[in-house]
Amino acid sequence: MTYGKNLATDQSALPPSQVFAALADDTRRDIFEALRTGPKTVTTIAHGRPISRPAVSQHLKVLADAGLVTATPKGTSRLYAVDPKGLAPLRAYLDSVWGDVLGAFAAEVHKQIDPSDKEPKP
Amino acid sequence: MTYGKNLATDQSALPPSQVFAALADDTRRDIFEALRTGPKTVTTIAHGRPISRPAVSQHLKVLADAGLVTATPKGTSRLYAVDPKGLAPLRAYLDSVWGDVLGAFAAEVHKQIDPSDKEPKP
DNA sequence: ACTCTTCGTAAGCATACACTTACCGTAAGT
DNA sequence: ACTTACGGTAAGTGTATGCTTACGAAGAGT
Repeated sequence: MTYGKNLATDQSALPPSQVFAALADDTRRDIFEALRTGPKTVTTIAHGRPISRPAVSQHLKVLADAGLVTATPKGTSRLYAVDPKGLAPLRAYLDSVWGDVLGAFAAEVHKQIDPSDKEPKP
Repeated sequence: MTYGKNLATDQSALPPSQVFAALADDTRRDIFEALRTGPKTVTTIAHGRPISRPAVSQHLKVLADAGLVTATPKGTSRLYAVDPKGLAPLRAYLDSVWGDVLGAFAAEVHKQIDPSDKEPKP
């Protein structure tokens, strides 16, 4: 059972600076992970957490700006949920780096075995 | 058709806070990506970049502390290279989140079709 | 209309962070 | 030994950021 791939809208190429910055903060990633199991409201998230409700709102705004989270108004409440489409570019980016790194690593190993190879311009 | 078997986090363990923080900064991610094609020295990286050499050193230290980069002394120089092992936990983490999110998304869709389902405690 | 709940935003503040210049250790060449 | 090149670290500074309290806007129930 493979997830992703076509479900993920891989219009990647995005430089995910905002995504990384959004997930860099511990509290914010904690909030983000709290949404993994399903949508939640702001007050629900703030409940049981050592920060105030406005702080949660601000964190959710950052996550939303990064495309990691969506908000759907539900009466006077707003349901926040993780947006799979926001996670996809990050996965694509990591896969891209992964490929290059493995290639570079293999090239380095090969160079140690066969030093006749030249440096690709240092 | 049950989606989320172990919907509650498969103890993939690693909290990659340092990794995200390391890749959050634009300059630092630029440096990190410069190492994708192969190992480079500090001065090489600093060359052609708008920041000073010590700044590059500090960025490389952050990347190294995050486990994303390794340094191998080469004479009076030090060759920095991307560490594939540092990237792996990040991929694992994203895959874990990905699974939960898709499960939650599917559960949400299912709940809209069959509202007899209960909320998992908001 | 009034009230309550929910949430976003403004203002302010303390800390963290990215960058600079200056300095010191270390390996190689002469 | 002396010099040169490379690079890590200390000290200092301006800006970003995560948090708080206070206030305002908007839907739902009485």
